[in-house]
Amino acid sequence: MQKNKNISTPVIKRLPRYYRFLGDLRENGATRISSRELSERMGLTASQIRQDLNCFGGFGQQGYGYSVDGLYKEIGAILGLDNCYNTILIGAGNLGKAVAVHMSFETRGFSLTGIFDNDPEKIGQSIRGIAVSDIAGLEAFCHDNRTDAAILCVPKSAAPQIADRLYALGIRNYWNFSHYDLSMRFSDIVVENVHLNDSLMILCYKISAAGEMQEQV
Amino acid sequence: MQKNKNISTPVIKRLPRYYRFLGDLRENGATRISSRELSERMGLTASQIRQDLNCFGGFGQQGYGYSVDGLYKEIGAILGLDNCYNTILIGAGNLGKAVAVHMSFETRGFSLTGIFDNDPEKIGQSIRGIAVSDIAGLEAFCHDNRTDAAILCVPKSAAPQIADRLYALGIRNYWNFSHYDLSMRFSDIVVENVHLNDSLMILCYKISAAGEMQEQV
DNA sequence: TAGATTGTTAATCGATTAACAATC
DNA sequence: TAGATTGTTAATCGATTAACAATC
Repeated sequence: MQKNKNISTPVIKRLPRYYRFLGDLRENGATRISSRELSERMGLTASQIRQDLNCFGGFGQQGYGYSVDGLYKEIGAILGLDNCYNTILIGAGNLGKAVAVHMSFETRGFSLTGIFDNDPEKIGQSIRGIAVSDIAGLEAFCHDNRTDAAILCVPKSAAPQIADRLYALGIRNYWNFSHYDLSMRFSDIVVENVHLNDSLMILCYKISAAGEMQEQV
Repeated sequence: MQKNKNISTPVIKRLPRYYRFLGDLRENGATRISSRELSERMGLTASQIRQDLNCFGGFGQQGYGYSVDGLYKEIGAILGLDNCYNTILIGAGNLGKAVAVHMSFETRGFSLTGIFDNDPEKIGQSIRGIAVSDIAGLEAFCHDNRTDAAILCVPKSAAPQIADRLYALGIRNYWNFSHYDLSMRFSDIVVENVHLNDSLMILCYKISAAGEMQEQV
């Protein structure tokens, strides 16, 4: 189903949003939708939606539009949500705990298989039914359990050394919450960053900029 | 300092990363840096860095480069980090708690002034020295305390009604963690989204796509 | 069949990169 | 002064939008 053109990042970033809107439509019992109607709901152009979808295949039907359920499933398949990548979480602080408890890994192509920390207070605690392990046991765990990806919820200072250990274990896929640029350290890895500090600063910029606009009016 | 051209979003999104790298350089005692050297560290082109910075002003000096400290402060000012936007957090679940405890609001232009939830278990709890208030008291609180922004850490189902209440109170700036598109509901608001589900799905896509690439080799 | 809507090509717009004169 | 590096203009590249023939 996935053609092997290189899909551009703007397109990829829009896929989860399509998936969300189609999921909502589906829940509300909609069976068909045209690119024009979807574009109005999502605040995009119909043209862009059709262009995006046609990167992966012709899912629509002339004169009819798209099947909501069909398209929902197609996009799920494109995203690879039917996978089950074994994933460990490093860092069981507030953020790590929230991510572990909050996320629905199973419906997003992942399975949380281990949680690690170096704080004796946290080791042994149970989060989402998983006991927090001593980070010292990381290597042993990964040798015994296939591990496809790691979630980094450690402080910036700890990130480089932890990343080195994970990389040495052959882990190449990262969901990175630490304020550290993994991609600058390793070139052959897959990283998705969630930089909350950066996001908050962008909000600050937007608010400030919007304020200046108003002053001018 | 801020010229009033409309700055494009790609540029804005790079600003926090510049800020982070310059902060690191500063801590390591660097005093000057050229666009070329910074470009190598950050994995960008020198041209792009100079273009980006020149949206806001000529901060460099021919033949010399940029003052690390000077540029760091300029970018901080551009981002508006010297502001102190009063901000309330809605939703004191795992994610809300993590955000409240984890973020350094003060150095990012914000001040956390209130936390609200509707769960009796959570009301009264103290997070970051702030007592969680009953969401029923939201209106009273906002009338007594100037509130510039809100952080939404509520489930998708609760998002629309909470957003309506906040909007009615005149709040126009949102840091939105809920899986709901505020910008489709209100047109005159400032929103910065952190959609963790979307981010995880993008990681899933990237891993799957990288896997397919390898198969072809 | 006529109307609707897709898939796809062409046109436009915007962002990135390259080049170089200005100047520290 | 000579060398280095900026600020800025021009060229290229990529993404979005518009248009329309194909077709359900």
